[in-house]
Amino acid sequence: MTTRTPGRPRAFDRDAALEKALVEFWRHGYEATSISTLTAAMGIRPPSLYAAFGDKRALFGECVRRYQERHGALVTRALTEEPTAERAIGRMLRELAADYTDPSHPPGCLIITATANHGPDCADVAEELRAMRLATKQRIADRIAADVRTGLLPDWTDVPGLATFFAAIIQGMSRQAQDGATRADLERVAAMAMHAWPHSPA
Amino acid sequence: MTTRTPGRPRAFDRDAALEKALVEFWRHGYEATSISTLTAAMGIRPPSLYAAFGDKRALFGECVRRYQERHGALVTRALTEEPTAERAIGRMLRELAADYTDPSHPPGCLIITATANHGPDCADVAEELRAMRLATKQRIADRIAADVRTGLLPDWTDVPGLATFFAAIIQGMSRQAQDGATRADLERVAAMAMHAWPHSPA
DNA sequence: CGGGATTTGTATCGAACGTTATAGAATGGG
DNA sequence: CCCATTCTATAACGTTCGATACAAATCCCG
Repeated sequence: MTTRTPGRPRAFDRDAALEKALVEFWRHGYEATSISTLTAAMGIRPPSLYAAFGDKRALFGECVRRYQERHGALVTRALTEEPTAERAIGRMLRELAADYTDPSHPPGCLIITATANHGPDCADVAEELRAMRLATKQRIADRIAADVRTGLLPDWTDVPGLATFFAAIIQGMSRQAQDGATRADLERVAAMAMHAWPHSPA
Repeated sequence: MTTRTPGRPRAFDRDAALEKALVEFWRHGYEATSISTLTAAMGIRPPSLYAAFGDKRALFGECVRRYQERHGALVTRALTEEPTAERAIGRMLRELAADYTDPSHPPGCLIITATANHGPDCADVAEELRAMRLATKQRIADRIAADVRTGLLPDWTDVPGLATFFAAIIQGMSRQAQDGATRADLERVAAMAMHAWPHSPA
């Protein structure tokens, strides 16, 4: 698999270049990031980009996958590792507050932001990210529903309503981070959001 | 002022064309809306657009002002007409839930969305909208602070924290509307958000 | 019914977009 | 050491971007 094929070897680090591209898409979104912006950030010329990644769309796809592995995974961990939905979502929000304001990368969430504006040519990219957002909301709903099923939450719990609420909180936190909110700001948002939890321990 | 000047009269309704432009910017954002998209929607040719509105940037400015008058005003009304900050913000969120999902225009909020993605050339437009968002957050803070001053809210109330929380709620509701949430969905988000209110009537 | 003023449609401007043809440079295999 | 193979750099492709030059058309005023 890692056997060397004949021919001139690649002169740049593919993984490092991908990370640079991710940062550009993260900061400026899909459509507003041009090939020349990408090549400048990645330190390569267009033919190298197209040879290594296919085209802009495919490169963005790899960036999204990388983002999901590196940053989206915290959602999965929080939702699966905590004993209750309340603790899971509380942890998720606290960790997102830290990640959205981590100065080592752009603020906010790539999945939420990158196709917020798009022309008619990028409808498919926008739809892909939208499907990912809906999937995350569904995973939140599933985690809450699990607690309803085990009796931890009352069976009159508004499961889809809570899922929509926390999805909105997450997206609002992302936007606030991009508008300059600090980690402490977002942690307070997260704490206040948890007051909406049904039968919260007063 | 409305005296007719000599010369060929304009063959299109400037106000109607402006409304069409607003809808385009609202749906696709500032940078993703091209001049050809605008002229097609407005039913005019580029020279007419430039003669009547200046350039794309100035046209967008007029659309933003129109949006503020037509849709942003509900925030001002809610924050000034209600006797308490809690009722003011509750009403604001309910009315935004209706406006963000009103089928007679694009979903969500223009000010929040239109420059979510932007290249380096549109930094000034993005900054203008960001300043408007920060101003709205500050108006929310001011309304809450007024209730603290009159003793309606305890003086340990986290005024900027609450303002950031509700700003995030509004932005999350806008995003949810664009992802397909219904008015009833957003009204539930609004109701849940009000549970974060300090000393909420249980 | 002429003449200055303004709008209109057509056609186009230079610049930037995503993408690629082409030719030279650098590798491993024979 | 030569060749097939792969990558790199330059330069350019056709298209679309925001914005206009131009001339025909339409108005008010005299």
